[in-house]
Amino acid sequence: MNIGRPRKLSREAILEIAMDVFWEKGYEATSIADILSATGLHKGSLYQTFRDKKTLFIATLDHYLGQMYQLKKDVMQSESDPITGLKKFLHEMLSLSGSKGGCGNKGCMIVNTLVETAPHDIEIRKMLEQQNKKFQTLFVETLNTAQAEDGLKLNFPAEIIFGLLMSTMNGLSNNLKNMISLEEAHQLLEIQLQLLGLNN
Amino acid sequence: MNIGRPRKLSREAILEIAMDVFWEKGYEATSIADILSATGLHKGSLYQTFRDKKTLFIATLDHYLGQMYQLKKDVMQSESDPITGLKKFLHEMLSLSGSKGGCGNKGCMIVNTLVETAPHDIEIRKMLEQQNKKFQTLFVETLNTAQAEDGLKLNFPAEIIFGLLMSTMNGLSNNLKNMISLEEAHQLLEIQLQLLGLNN
DNA sequence: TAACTTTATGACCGATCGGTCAATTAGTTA
DNA sequence: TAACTAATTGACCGATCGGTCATAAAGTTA
Repeated sequence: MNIGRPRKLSREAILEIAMDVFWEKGYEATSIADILSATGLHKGSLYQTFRDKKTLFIATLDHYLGQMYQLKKDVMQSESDPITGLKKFLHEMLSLSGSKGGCGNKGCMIVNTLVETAPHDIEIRKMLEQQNKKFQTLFVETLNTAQAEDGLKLNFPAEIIFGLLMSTMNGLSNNLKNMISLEEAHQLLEIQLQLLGLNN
Repeated sequence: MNIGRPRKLSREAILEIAMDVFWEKGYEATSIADILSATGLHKGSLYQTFRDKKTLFIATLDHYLGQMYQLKKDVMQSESDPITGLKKFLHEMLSLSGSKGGCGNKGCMIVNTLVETAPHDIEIRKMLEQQNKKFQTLFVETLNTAQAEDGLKLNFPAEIIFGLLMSTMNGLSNNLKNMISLEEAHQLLEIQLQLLGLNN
């Protein structure tokens, strides 16, 4: 097997590198040349694996979503209490948003894309809407069962709590890029969780 | 006076139109051609008034900041209670973020710029940092005097409340672009204000 | 009308954009 | 070794990018 000339970089390896570039610079500001110099590939090689720039971008976004899914799964499995798991996952996402780029932090790639690219591209918007709905479903169900079975007291419907928490996460991710430190972000998230009654 | 050929569009008129384009499409995705067709101007005319694309963008961002300042001033003057004024201003900003673009809403131009452009441009980052500090100062002072003089009770330091509120506003502005309706956004902001103890 | 001032106009520029493709290279298989 | 397959390489493409500039046009002033 493995017929033909072996590739310098696996599809996964290319995705990982390209993801970093798009994550930091955004879609429009990233040129194919940027990705070529980051990967060390040449034009033809890249275009053999990915049809065009947008296809590559979507693949990296999907790669990012996959990593988020894996992180969520890992964190939730490591915690016996689902709500503790959810909270830990949110903090982990913040930490990831705080990973350093060329200047400042990179923020959350989902949020970055939601702001820059999604408004002008139906396909990408659909991807993010779908992902958001899936997370909302998980979140709301987790809260509701905790309320029914573990005697959790909520001051608002789970949907409201989700909406407010995602807005906070969203905003923290943005501010993390330039305005605040990772420590401040964690602190603010903790307070918000407390305000929402999720700190038992 | 008024020597020479009269201009088709005043500097202000150009700014207003260009601002709308940048606001909706972002910096990178907006081409000079986009702005020419929106204004009806020709290349030479535009470049006679603004040195280059970035200069034009900064001018439109400044125009936007100016409008925000005016809005804040107007709202605060129309309310006798400063905190009521602040809250009303936040709702007004949300409404502005909900103004419709080609697809979805335009969000807040400051937030859009914070995500897309500021990380890679020191000058723009400085502008937004400065504006943020000014607003924080106003906000914190307003809260502190209300606490000292009007018997307002705060559960957290004013800086924390500001940080959390700005994160929420930031996130709502983003989600407003694609994910949630203006009504939901107002509702969530109201709840957040309530949680922070600012709804007396 | 003639001189003067400022803007409008659009042809033009080099650089870069995303994308294509024929030829070469590096492996595996027989 | 020879045939085969798949990836690398880099020249090349048209389109668009941001930006310039000489000329024409539209006003005011004298």
